[in-house]
Amino acid sequence: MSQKLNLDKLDYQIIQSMAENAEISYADLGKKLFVSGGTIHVRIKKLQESGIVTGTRLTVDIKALGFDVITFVGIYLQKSSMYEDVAKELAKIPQIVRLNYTTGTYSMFAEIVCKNIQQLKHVLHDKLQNIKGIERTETLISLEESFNRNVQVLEEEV
Amino acid sequence: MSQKLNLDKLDYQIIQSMAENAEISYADLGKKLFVSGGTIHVRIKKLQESGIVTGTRLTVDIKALGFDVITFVGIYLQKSSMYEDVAKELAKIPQIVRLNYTTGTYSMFAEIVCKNIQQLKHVLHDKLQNIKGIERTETLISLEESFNRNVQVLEEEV
DNA sequence: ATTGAAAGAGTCTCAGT
DNA sequence: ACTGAGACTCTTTCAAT
Repeated sequence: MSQKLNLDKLDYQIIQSMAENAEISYADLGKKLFVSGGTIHVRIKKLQESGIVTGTRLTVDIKALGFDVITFVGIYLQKSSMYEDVAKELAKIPQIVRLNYTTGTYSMFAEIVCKNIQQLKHVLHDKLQNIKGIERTETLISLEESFNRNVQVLEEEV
Repeated sequence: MSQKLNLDKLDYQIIQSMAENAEISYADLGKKLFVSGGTIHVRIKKLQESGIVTGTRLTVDIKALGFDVITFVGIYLQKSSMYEDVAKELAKIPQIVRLNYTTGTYSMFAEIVCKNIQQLKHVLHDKLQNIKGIERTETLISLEESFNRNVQVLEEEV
């Protein structure tokens, strides 16, 4: 895994480009970055072997699939030490797509994706509220997603 | 774009599989799902043309790139009507990777990715607090990400 | 480390079913 | 609509620099 690599500008450019759109061929990306396709290949292989690049995914428009309700839920725990157990229970609920253990207002913070408000209500009332250790929750429903993008990895030119 | 398609089980299986890992070949995915590689190809093309599949991305381990601080920030606005203007300003800050307009406790909700606490402090104090329309913010720092996964798209068998 | 070319593997198209 | 095979493109390897 992590081999303590020093990445150069080209590595960062490749990551930035392919993290946004991996459909470009090595030859074309090479043209864009003024190196050969072979070099792109070597760099990507290095990035994969070092664990920086972890895979490739199709991106999906979940609204087009009928998932219209994106929600953020702050969770108050009775005791923070119950975190592991609660996380294990929450992992069983497929509508919860992301869970973080946090400092600040809430103990835990979840993102929930549902088809409609009825389904959300079901997840919040019938599932979340029945988990031992959860004191209460606060729900934020997303009315609009302004943007959702990658970190800008290319700033430093090492 | 959205052509009002009726997707069948195979479509959902393809989405579920490739949204998690797109490195499998059409031939191999076909084997797994008991159809030919050609059929996988036709289905994926249909999903792309209909706008359900929006692209392909390399996934990156941002911690391995030195981004150690993942933060969620709830934003209180002076007036909700200032949403558009504030969003435009927030979009200029590269460390903000996601922004949603929400109902509930906060007016807006952002995810911020930084290299370290100093950088986070800079974003929160020098950037966020100077934006007209933002009343105050509440910060949740992620200590641990329990999971981060896709919606389970394959339930209904149409 | 990068290159360019050859070998291997995958995608894409299409005629047949 | 699915299949299998041929055409085409991309990835991968490697000898040379």
